[in-house]
Amino acid sequence: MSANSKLSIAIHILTLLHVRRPEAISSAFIAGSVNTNPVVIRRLLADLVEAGLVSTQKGVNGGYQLKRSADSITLAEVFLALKETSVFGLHVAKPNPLCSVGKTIESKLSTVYNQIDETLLSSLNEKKISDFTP
Amino acid sequence: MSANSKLSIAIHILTLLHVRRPEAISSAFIAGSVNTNPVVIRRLLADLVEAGLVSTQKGVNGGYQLKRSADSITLAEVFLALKETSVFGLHVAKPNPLCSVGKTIESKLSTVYNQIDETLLSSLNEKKISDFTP
DNA sequence: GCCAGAGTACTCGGATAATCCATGTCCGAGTGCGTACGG
DNA sequence: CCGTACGCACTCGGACATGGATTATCCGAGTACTCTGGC
Repeated sequence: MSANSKLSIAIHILTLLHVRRPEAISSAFIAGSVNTNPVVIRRLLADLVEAGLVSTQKGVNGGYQLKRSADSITLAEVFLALKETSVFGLHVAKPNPLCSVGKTIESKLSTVYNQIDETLLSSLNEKKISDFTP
Repeated sequence: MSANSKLSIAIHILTLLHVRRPEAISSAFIAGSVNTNPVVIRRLLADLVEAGLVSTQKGVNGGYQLKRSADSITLAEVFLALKETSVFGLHVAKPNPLCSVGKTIESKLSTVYNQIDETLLSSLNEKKISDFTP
C-alpha cells in the first residue's frame, strides 16, 4: 500500500466497525472488505488502539470495536493517530549548512508546512467517521 | 528519499537556481547543497524541465537555469509539476463491492479528498519560490 | 601574430546493480466456548 | 441432573522472509573551452 493510502484504509475500517456495532470484528473479516492482508489491518489498528479510538479483544468472538461514537471521531483525530505528522516531509538528509540556501531552507519550509498542516487539520476536523456510512 | 520530501527538495533546488541566477548550476553542485546524489536531483529536475520551470544545457558551463522569475512560481505549480496528484491516496486494491461499506467508500473518500486538495492547492498558491531566499 | 581544427574536460540522460522499506508468512500468547466426567 | 475442569478453536501481536520501489553507480551523447600546429 502506498504510504498515503493509510488514511483511506483507516477510515474504511472505522466505518465498518461503526456499521457493525456492537459486534466485535476480526481482522480477517475487515481484510475481506478492504481487500488486503489481515496483517495490514492489524498493524494499522494497533495505532488506532493506542490512540484510544478502538478496543481490542483476543480469543473466540474477539476482534475490534469502536470505543467512541462515530459522529464524535473526526478525520483529524484519525490522521494524527496514524502518526503522519505532516503531509510534506522535510529533507531526509540534512542540507549542507555551508550553503546559504541549505542553511536556512529547513526552517523556512517548516514555517510554511506548519501553516499548511493547520489548514489541512481544520479541513479534516470538519469531517467525521459517520459521514462515511453507506 | 521518502515520497513526500520531493516537494522540499524541489523548492530547495529552485531557490538555489534563483539565488545563483543567471549562472547555470550543475546537478553535482545542487546535490552538494541538498546533500544527496546528483541522480536524484536530475530525476526531480526532469519533471521541472518538463513543466517549463527550468531549462537545461549540456556540456561545459552547462547545467540548470530558472526559466521564470522566482516570484512568479508558486508552490502549487511546483507541486503539480511533480505529478503528486493528491496528498491522500485511495485504496491500492479495490474494496470488496459485496460489502456495503466497501461498495461506497471510494466515492465518498474521493469527494472529501477533492475538497481537501482544493484547499491545499489554494494554500500552496499563496507561497512563491522567492519566499525562500535566505 | 592569427586562425583553424582536433582533443579534452565537463555536463545531462538513460540503463543497470544495490539497498531499503512495505508487504506477506509464520509462530507464539491469550481467551472463551464446548465437552466430558464426576458428584 | 448439575457443576467443574480440561481441551480446542479462534483471535491478536510480534519475529522473520520476500518483493517491489527507491536510490546509487556506470556508461553513452553532446557541447564549449583550450591547446597546438600551420600559415
